[in-house]
Amino acid sequence: MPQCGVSLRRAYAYRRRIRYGAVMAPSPSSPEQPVTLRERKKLRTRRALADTAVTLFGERGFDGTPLDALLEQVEVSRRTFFRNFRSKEDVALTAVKELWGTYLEVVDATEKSGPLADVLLGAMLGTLERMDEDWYRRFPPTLRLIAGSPALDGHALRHCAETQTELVRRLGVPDRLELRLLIEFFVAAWRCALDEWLPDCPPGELPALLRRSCSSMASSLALEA
Amino acid sequence: MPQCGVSLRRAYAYRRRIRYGAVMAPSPSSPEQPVTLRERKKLRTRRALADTAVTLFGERGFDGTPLDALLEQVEVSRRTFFRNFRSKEDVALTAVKELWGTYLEVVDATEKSGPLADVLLGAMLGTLERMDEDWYRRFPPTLRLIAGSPALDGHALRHCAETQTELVRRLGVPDRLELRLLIEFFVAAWRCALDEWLPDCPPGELPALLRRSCSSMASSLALEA
DNA sequence: AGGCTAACGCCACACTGTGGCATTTTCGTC
DNA sequence: GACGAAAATGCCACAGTGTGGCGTTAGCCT
Repeated sequence: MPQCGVSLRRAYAYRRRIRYGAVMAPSPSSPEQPVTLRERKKLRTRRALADTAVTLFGERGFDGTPLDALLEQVEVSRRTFFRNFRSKEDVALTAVKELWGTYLEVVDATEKSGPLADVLLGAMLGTLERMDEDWYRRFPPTLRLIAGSPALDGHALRHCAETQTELVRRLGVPDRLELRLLIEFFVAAWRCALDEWLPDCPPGELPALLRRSCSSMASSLALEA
Repeated sequence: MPQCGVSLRRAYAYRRRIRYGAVMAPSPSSPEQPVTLRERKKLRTRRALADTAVTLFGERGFDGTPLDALLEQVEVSRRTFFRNFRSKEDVALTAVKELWGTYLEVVDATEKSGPLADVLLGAMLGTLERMDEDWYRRFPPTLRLIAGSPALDGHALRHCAETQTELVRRLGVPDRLELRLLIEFFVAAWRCALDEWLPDCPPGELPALLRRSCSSMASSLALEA
């Protein structure tokens, strides 16, 4: 609950991250099952950290919970934690990163034809269908964490921006400007849908909200004062 | 046992957290000239810090420059610095914050009539005219700093999001969803224009780039794969 | 069984940001 | 011009995050 201004503290190491875009662990959505005991163990602690983080931060607040509290509960050393996650924000945003990772995969596997706006929307709807029950349990608390901590919000926005850049790269189209504008617009619609979904997060209603948000895009341009 | 002191400190910080988005010093664009010597002195060190920060971070990189280097060069103690700025990122983003602060003022002073998209664009063009020469000298290096540091980018995105929220509040309109979509779209167009301006930042060409970006908004929605 | 190697834990350190308190500087007033 | 009040500053100590070094453990492979 104490949502202090401590949030600005975590900026330090985040600043120094040169290899920012590097992936530190195998993408959770890639279906490669860990075969060896070592890999299974590592994945288990990874999940335990991400899972405990959401609940623990949800109880005591992101800024008000020292990282040591999480480490103590999961019984992992600090060194091990930072081999699995890049920062305190990183572990808290696991669900968000999984979403966008899956979205990129779905976009790649989508047949690109017709209006690009429909392609982007369809891919997100497909992504929402692919996420499992466990993810839907972790995602709403994560959104509340983001809403309550400016530091987390900044990280989430930054990750979103990276995903957008990657989208532009993969959808490569002659007119870069219009493509980028379209993607920015779609992501904005996604965020608007999330905001309306956020208070109660009624399960199953997110696709409808997203559709409504996207269908308002055109008319918003003609909005009069 | 040390928990006692910690909780006290957190409680205090919690009170101060409320003015997270608040400006810590008199807005530089508000024409209130400081009359007393005390105010003039404070403003002078503020400007010195922001100015030196841009050049120093530009030379050695934002992540690679310890805050102490800046403090030593300006000959200010750490305590004084943090009374003027909330964080290392804050001082680096001074030019950006000045821009959006002025933008909000211009929007308030604008006659709202006709398409809101035109109002938003016109206000930004007016803002660009109002910024002085000193600002145009500091803004491009700031953009390069942002492009080179994910941490700065995250903070800039977050600040931008706050400004958008404030815009929605001030332009209060029955249909919040469409208004927010429009604002998100306009800011996206602004960012696109900045990206095209960024490499060389030819002076005076930014308004034209912004116009072009905005005029592409409608056609981007109809983009085909 | 035993070597190999990835993962781990522990320790020390750099850096950012905050509170407490004494000191200096400026303001308003006599 | 002097003086008390208020504000700004400097100095000190500390919490918290993230990193590198290095010895130790535990799973893997033959």
